[in-house]
Amino acid sequence: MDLDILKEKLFFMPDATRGAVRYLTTKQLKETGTQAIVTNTLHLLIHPGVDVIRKLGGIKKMMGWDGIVFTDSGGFQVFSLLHSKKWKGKVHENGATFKSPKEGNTYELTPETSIDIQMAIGSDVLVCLDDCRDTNLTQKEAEQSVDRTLKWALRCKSHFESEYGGTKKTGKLLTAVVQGANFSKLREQCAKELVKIGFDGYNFGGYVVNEYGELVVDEMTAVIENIPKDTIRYAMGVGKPEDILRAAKIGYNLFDTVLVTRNARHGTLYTSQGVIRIKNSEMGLDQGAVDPNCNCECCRNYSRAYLHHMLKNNEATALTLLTIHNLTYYQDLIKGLSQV
RNA sequence: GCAGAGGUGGCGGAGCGGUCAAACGCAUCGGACUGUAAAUCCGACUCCUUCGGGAUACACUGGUUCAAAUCCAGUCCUCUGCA
Repeated sequence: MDLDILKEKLFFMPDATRGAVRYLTTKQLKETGTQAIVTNTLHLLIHPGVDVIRKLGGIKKMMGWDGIVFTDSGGFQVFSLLHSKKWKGKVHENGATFKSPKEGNTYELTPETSIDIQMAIGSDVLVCLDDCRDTNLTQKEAEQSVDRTLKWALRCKSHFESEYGGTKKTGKLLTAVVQGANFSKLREQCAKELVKIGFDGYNFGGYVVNEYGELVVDEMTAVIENIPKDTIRYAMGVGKPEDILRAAKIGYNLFDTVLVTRNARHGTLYTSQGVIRIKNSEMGLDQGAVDPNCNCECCRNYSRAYLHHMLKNNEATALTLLTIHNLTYYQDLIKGLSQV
């Protein structure tokens, strides 16, 4: 597989956190035009676990997926689960130690184990473990986060090379996450330091929207100006269609967000005529397609009224069809951008 | 016909003298969601309001009380037993 296209073209990657894009079969996923997906190191570590994944031949074999697989390092999950106090655990110099609330098992995620897990999953593009934190950090906290992220990135790269032979031997790519919260200067410094270490891609991490829901364009610009053009430029968690357009305009080429699939499940749909909410009463008798300009399985065959009825009555088929639509919309959006 | 139980907001169902415009669930109507613990979460849900409040409300009619969805009497319904 030629992974170098990830450095050139635009891609939208749906999140298949636990090795499945919710409610889609791999065939349906493919039919949306999806070429790459993002799976999650931390979630797969807990279920089904590294040993099982290894025995089953990796996530691609499990899914029957022949496209590209990214593995997110687990840095964001450590943040969102530990820092929101939903899980017990701690982030320390060596990584994160935490307990899953269901089984109570203790796990340790270090730069090295994160790489090991991502290798076991059978990822094509690995992400270095990063110290992800909240947006509203003090300068000092942001500096600590950058400092730790840089140290961990270096450890990830060393481990990837010494243990597995790096890109040369594995054919896999390694990317690093740029932190620095909402301090553009820190973002810039972090990007520069990571470039010195040298990666196949640089991912804009942390929170990508501010408290008003606006894309943090200044910080994103500070980063993109300091990383090479011929690398992966991944805007993690971006975003709404308009945010993807904005991020693409300033130079990012890879995107992922849960909004596509989650909003589909919650009834918020993206269309060429703007956002619609399929559960709203006005959809009850609307016999038109979700998006008349869309050619997905959902829009070709079913009316808004029918989908409205199914979603309101908890018919899971609606979740599948609406996910197909939203994801197709995003892939078409990316296709349109690529042709500009 | 006799004996028991009961009638509460769109529905189910709490409350059994004051803090009740009435818990909770469902339905309904909005909204949110940005490296997914999310088929989730939040809000509204009698009418009017200058958002401080105000006016009607717990089958119906009357009564007791400073005060009634809550107590009493009658009326009308419903359900369960027995004839």
